[in-house]
Amino acid sequence: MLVSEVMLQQTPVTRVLPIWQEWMDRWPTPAALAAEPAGEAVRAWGRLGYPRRALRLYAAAAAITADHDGVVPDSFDGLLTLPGVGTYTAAAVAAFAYGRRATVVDTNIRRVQARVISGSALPAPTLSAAEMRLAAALLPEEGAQSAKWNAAVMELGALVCTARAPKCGNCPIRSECAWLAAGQPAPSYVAKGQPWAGTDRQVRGAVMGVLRATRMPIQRELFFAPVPELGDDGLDGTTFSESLRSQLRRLHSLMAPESQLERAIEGLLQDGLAQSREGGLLLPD
DNA sequence: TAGACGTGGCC
DNA sequence: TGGCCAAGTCT
Repeated sequence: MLVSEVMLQQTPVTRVLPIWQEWMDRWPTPAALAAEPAGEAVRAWGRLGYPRRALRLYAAAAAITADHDGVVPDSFDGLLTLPGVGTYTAAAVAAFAYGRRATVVDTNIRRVQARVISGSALPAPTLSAAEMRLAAALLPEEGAQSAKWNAAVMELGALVCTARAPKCGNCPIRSECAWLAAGQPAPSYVAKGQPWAGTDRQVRGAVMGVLRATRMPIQRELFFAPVPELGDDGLDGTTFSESLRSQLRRLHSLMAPESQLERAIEGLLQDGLAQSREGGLLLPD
């Protein structure tokens, strides 16, 4: 449950499923994961996105092994101490893994509340204390019932009360929806999208792609070298796998300025997603 | 508290 | 084609 909830942060379930399955097959327990180098977690994360989550999940596994006898904490507060576990994930694990009464508030629940109760098309850009209070007030008293409630409201938001084209005609509570009653008024604000092409994030992603493709340190020159420099073998005579070559081509195709590449690499080192060794760059131990 | 942080499917 | 969006967390 913990692994799935972290993977599901900002990530659609269809993309999580296969990675989660591989992950659980390989590391059935926190101790099993903690016994390996952190880089293995990052590599197994694949292209799920936000790879720092892999690092934090790894750190959480280490903390659980060292401080909790290898058992995932069952309380909201205990879960909250784990790296990469915020209020949503702590509540979700407490509720769904342990049947505890916990106030789960994710983007789906926020949207359902905004529509049904507040009558607005979308929740505010940032989570407010008022929303948390509302969710807490709506939550059934009994533990198992509250867990079911959390799952139900989240699922309603994910499948019916969706952001883009809500299926109000099929909604089981359409007669109680303030937003529908008000004639589905338009959102009061416009979400600002995240730029991607040309950003540091894109470059970081491409660098990570290179590092995941090999266990050898990648010399810095290779990140900066223009595509034609990539021959059949490396500057030092080492041979490149087809996957590594492919990732290097992907990075080079971005034609990122050297300063941006430097910045991206520096950021990855800073975040612990990469380390320097033998004059090259590779995933962390 | 606003901004950084990946990725790919959908319309 | 391109913006929108997905079960957030951390600083």
